[in-house]
Amino acid sequence: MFDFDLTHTDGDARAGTLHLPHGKVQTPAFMPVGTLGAVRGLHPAEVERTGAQIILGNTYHLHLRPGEDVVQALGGLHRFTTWRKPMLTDSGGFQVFSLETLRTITEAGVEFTSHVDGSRRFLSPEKAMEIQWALGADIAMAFDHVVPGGSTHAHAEEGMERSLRWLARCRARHAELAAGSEAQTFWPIIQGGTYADLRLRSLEGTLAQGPWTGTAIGGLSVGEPKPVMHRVLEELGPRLPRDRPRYLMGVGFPEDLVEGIARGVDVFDCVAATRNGRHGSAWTMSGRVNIRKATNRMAAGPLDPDCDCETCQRFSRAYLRHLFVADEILGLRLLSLHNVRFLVRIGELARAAILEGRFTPWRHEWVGRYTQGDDA
RNA sequence: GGUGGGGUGGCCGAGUGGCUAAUGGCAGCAGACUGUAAAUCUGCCGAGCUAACGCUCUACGUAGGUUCGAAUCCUACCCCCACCA
Repeated sequence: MFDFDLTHTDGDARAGTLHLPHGKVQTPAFMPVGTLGAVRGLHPAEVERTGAQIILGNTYHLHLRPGEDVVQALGGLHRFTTWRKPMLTDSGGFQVFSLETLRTITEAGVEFTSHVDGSRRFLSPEKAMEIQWALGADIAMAFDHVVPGGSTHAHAEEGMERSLRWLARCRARHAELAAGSEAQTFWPIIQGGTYADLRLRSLEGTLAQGPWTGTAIGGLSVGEPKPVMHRVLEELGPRLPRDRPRYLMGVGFPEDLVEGIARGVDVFDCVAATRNGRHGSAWTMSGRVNIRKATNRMAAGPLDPDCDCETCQRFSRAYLRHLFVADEILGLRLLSLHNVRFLVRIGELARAAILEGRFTPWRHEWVGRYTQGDDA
């Protein structure tokens, strides 16, 4: 049920098929983020038509609203949202980082002051697993302690060690909940900030608690320079279980996917596609486009002539600009849709190249074109 | 015709003697965004010169006046709105 078939490799790049209760995921793959049970702004059918094979939801946010009891009563996240394909839920570990000013950490867990109503919400490793079990995604994530990219060795070590201790508790609780069921698997997250020694210790400590059906790399793209992220991936890559999918959490931008795939990553997720889309920024093969710019006022052509998404197939840049300037919701949706497709397609293109043994030339050509121009 | 209110930068709208090139908002211009506290946030936004500090000019309906100093006070005129005839 939770198999991963690594079918092709090309250098460090990999292509495979991940089998999950709600279907399979062909990798490399980008997962659109649907924090609150919806890929923001998009209809599930639209998300499906982008080629997305799996999306994610968030434990902390769905716990606050509508509450896992509601989701469970309504048949679980899949039935509740009507998304039929695989899903993954993040544990709330990222909120330990992003809501830093609204939480306090103890060994027992994290007390959040709800950003919605100020109420106190306690998330422990056990609680995070219980919520995720109730939500019922195909994959649940470990509740971890994410530290900022610029953290000191000591601080990164603290977060990494705590994540390891919490991992054991998560695993134990998930085993109790699942009790032999094949409904949901559970993935650990490697931490350790930007420090090689910590990353390796995190990896060792994680693998020692295995076996696992997948491995995630967390705590990247949280403020550290890109070369540092690449270095960490290179340090971990050869040591990660070869026959298990590797999920680089929270990454990334188009170039990050290509660089990540080149370093052996199989699965990605990132909010930038939808957030940047809502903010008027679109990725294209000729660089970033700020759709609001006056240069698009009369532009009859598509956002990206190279793109096969529904937005680019149908609408002009001028119309998209008009929608943004006029505050029409459709504009936000159409750019989100395009950006999601752009990232999903990178996975598809990379996969095709890997299958044919031409990943490296494809990568160089892609990077060359993408970084060539802005706002072309 | 009478009475009252009002005319401020592309628009709306504060400001009732100096701290005012003039609060805000909108529009405009540019930037940011990576396991979503985000349809959000930041900067610029009269003209000219300057890398910048800054300098010069023009500006609060029009024309005069008072004052060391006026968008703010006075006079006349023009225009707009409301009510009454």
